[in-house]
Amino acid sequence: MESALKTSVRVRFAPSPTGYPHLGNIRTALFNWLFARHHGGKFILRIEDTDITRKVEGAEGVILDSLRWLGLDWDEGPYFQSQRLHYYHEVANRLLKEDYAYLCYCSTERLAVMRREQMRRKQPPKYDGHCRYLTQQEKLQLEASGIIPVVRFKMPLQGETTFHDLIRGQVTFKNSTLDDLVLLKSDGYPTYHLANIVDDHLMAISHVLRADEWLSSTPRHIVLYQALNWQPPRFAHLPMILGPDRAKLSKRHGATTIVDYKEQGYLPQAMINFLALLGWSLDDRTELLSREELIKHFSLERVSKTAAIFNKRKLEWMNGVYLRQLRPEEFIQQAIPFLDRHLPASVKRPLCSNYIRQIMPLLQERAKTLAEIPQLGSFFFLDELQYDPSLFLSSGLDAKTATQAIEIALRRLKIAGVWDANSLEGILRPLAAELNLSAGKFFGLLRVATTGCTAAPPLFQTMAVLGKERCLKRLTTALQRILTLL
RNA sequence: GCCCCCAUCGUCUAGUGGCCUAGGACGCCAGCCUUUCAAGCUGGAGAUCAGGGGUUCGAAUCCCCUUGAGGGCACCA
Repeated sequence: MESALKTSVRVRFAPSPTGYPHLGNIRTALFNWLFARHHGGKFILRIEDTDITRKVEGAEGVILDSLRWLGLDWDEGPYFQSQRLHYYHEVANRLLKEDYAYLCYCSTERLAVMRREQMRRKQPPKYDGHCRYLTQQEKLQLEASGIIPVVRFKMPLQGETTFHDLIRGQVTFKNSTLDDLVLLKSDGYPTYHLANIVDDHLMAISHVLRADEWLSSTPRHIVLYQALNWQPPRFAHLPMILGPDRAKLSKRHGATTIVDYKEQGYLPQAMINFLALLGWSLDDRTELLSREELIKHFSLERVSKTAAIFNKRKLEWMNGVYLRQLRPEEFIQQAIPFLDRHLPASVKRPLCSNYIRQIMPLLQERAKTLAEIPQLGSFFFLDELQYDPSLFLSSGLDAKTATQAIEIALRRLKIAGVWDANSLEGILRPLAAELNLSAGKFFGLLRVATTGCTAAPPLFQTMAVLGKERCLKRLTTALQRILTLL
């Protein structure tokens, strides 16, 4: 079984360029990719651009970029359905000839009225088969009228269609609930249903792994395969990913496209790991898995059936884990573009790479995303710090004591020789005792003075990186500001 | 309205008849570490396994009903 799969697995990711890919789309791509890689099969990329009215400019480029960013490499394609119209026409003609399909001349207006009427009567909206039963004479008349018809499939009126879903098990639909779906639109493009099965067949797709929303169109596809006497692929319907309000993901939920996550500073490996765990699990404890481990262990049997609500907090945590795991040099390389883009314009570019190299280790274990690094470390770069002088008193010191403490610190630091973390600690820690201040309070004071923040990386290291000149200048400014509190 | 699917802590999940007085992770709370923050470590709160019926010596696990949620029902994918 396993070896048979190994030679024959061919799966595809088939997005339509009607928008940018969101988490759900990418999760589908990921599962297909993992399945292919696990079985040593092929992962094929196919762009389903058969709706020219909904096509979004640039969407396909974004789709490809997203896959590349995540490292989901494909073995064939991208194929474009818009360039394969002749295949669909050929199949539609064959179905027409073999009486599995018919031409339908109904106007969109008539269909809309029909549907509205059905809804009003609380009946399921369904094509009424008007053109299925045209007389020979009516056909000739309509043909002569110049109306461009669509091709509709003759859905069996009785019986039922059953298929085995690899995740859901046996699923059965009554054929009477299926309607005569359109195969070929009047603009000459196929509908999803036609193009999809034609390509899956022609491309020898072995397994269709797609989102749950397609489950109810699967019987239609099965019936089409039967009409064409083609062997259908195996199906596996993946659970959906929902927003926090349990609804389908949309713009309301904030970042939904994968590009947004890239821009917010999530790492592809974190994204992959997180997405893999949305609907799949290895066991009862493993959370962190590398790409290789995912490939090794991925299996459809461990895909869950329940829709998942995507939990951004957990993604943030996981991204932090991956950020901390980066080698320092790599962290720096990843951080630089974000610093460049998000540090205030007043900070001179190009940024000094030597300075950055010293700063980044202090930020690496504090950042959850790359995008928050500029924010976290902006005080390293700014000439003039903006902060509320009352921060000096936040630890409960009075203005007079604070003033004295900074004055003395300034005096001692001016005459400091070596300016590294150890030496600074050697000067400042005894000074706290000398001033009869707790280390926490005294260092807190200096922290505000040198960084403008009450929370920052360790004081001595921070001051060492800032350098003597900058620190003395900031302490002097701090002294001036604290005087306003007296 | 009709059809399909699903149902374990707030969220992601483990669990496939006895190992479950239900395990892990995120988040939350507390403690430790500590110059703040973060990280790390330790501990805690948090699920009468949606509800109700069965089946069985025994059910989160099997069956039925109810409820709830999601998806589909286009010349969109």
